[in-house]
This record gives sequence, structure tokens and C-alpha cells, in this order.
Amino acid sequence: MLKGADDVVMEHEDSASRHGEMTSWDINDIKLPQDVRQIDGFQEWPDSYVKHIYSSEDKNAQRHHSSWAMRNTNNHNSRILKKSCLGVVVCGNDCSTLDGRKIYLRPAICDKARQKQQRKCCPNCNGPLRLLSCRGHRGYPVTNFWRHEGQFIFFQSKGAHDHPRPETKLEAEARRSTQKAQTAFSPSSPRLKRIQEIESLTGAVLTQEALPFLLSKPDAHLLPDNFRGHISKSSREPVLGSCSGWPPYSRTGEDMGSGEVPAWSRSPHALPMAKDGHGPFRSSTGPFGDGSCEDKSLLAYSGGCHPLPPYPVPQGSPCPMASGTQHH
DNA sequence: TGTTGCGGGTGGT
DNA sequence: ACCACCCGCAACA
Repeated sequence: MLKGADDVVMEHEDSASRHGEMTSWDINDIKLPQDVRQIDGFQEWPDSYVKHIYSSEDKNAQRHHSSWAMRNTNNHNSRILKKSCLGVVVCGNDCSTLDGRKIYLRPAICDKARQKQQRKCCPNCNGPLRLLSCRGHRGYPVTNFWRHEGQFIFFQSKGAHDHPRPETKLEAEARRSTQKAQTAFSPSSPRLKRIQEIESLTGAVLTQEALPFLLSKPDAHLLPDNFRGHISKSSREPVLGSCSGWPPYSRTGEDMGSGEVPAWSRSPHALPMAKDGHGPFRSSTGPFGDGSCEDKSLLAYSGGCHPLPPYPVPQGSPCPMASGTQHH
């Protein structure tokens, strides 16, 4: 469809990638260049309409990695692996950490895990989470294509991500393990006692957020600085569970993303988030009084989605975001 | 429990 | 035909 438009973009991309091999090829070409003179270093955050040729020895390329949350898409072509972007999970309250960073979590790749993830709460404020779907490719998610050919691995990206960068896979894994560690605390646990000891010694109150760092490894958390405040833009949608007492949003627009939100979860009585327009998320709702946040892991100590612990959560951690970190 | 890749199948254009 | 996407399965970590 609209191939014309696509071609136009292609031309841009060609002129844009001036270095190295002429990117006169397309991932769908029957024959791809084998007289490559320069292979590219792995690109962790490929964006826009770009093409890269990696060495077939490149581990990251072999695994079709990307720091964007990409999921496999069936294109019925076993020779070309296609992946589409899942976007980024943000805080429905648009909260910020103490140092002014936003929450940009990595969407779980597996559908089931992602739905479960959306029922969890913001690690920073316990508010509801929201999935900002990617619409960077003519309204559809950005797609990445991988094709192994000879001693090279050809990569082609279509679309420009219209959302902030999520955590990298490593950061997301680190955060998961940190959360898991938190649940390990039980009121009677020796670790908790140790924490109390520390508190008595330092006079400081260690919050659940800080604990992991004291008791275990620190987490990486850098914030994506690109896209800050970007979220307010187009109304994205998907839902979330009901977390900390915040009234889930109501959906103003329609456009409920891609089935992330079951119709049944929409609330008829939508209250327009009086967020002076700029407010980030206008739109969808996610009522779910389903006691969602049943997520034990988060709940255990973080006050989970329940009656929230007084808001100010010292941060320092919860959201190991990053992205801005690794520079290409 | 989650990631990754595969492929059958559906519906829209 | 092509594309987006749903679903289940299997291998793997």
C-alpha cells in the first residue's frame, strides 16, 4: 500500500546514509550485495529508515538484538525476519523521579507477559502504567528486518520511533531481579532486621526503593533524555490496571491501540483527566478494579498498588531507565 | 517466567 | 499480493 510514499522515504534514507556501502539495496531484493566493503558496527538504537550491514560474526546481529522492544512478526517469509516495535511503558501519572527523570519501562515481548506487566504499578509512584504503542511507520509500529546472506547480516528499519526509548533489555532484567529481591523481604526476615539496623545507625529511613541498592547490586538507571515530555504528543493508548488509587484515565480518543486493552476493561464513565491538555496521557481508560496489581512481587514491600505508601518515594532507583546511556 | 523464532490463520487494503 | 496481527508451539535461558 502506498508504496509511493515509501519510496520517497527510501530516497531520503539513501542519501542519509552516505558512509560505507551504497545502500542501494532493499531487504526484499532477490540478491543482496556481496561486495560489501564496509560492515557496520552494531547499532543498538536503529531509528528512522536506515540500513546496516553487519558481519555474520556479530553476536548482536546474529541474535537480532535491538534496545527497542521489538517483537517477532510473522511475515510468512522464512528468509527475512521481521520484528515490530512495541513502544514503551510509561507512568500513567506522568511522574518523575526525584532527579526529574521519567519512567520508560521496556514492554514485555511476550503478549501474556505484557498484559501482566500492564497490571503492575509504576515503580516510582505506584501509579498505573501505560503502554505507549509505536506508530512511527505510517501509523503502524516501526518494523525491523533481518536477513542473513553469506557472510553478512542485512538490517533494514522502516519508520521512525515516535516515543521515548524504553529500558534496554539488560536494564529491564536488572530491574526485574531487583524487584524480585524486594519481595524477598518479609517483615521477619533477617534482611529486614539488617535494614533496620542500618536505619538506626544512619538515622535515615531506607525505603523499599533504596534497599536494593544497599543490599544488593546497584542498578543502572539513566534516563532517556531524548523525548522528555514527548509523551504529550499524540494520544496513545493502551491501558493499565488500577494502581494507586488514581482514577484511571478515560479514553477520549478512540484509537485504542492494538488490542492491548480488552474492550471489557474500558470504562463507560470516563472522566476526562483534567490535565490541562498538556497532560500526557489523555485517552484511554483502564479501570480494572480487578484488584489487579495482584502482583505480589511489587506489592510485597512497595506498598504495591494498594493504599499507597505516602507518595514521595525516594528514588534512586526504581526505574533503571536508560537509554541515554549507551551512545551509539 | 520470559525471550525468540516459526508458521498457521484471519482480516484489511 | 502484501501487510498487520492473533495464536500456539518449541527451544532456550
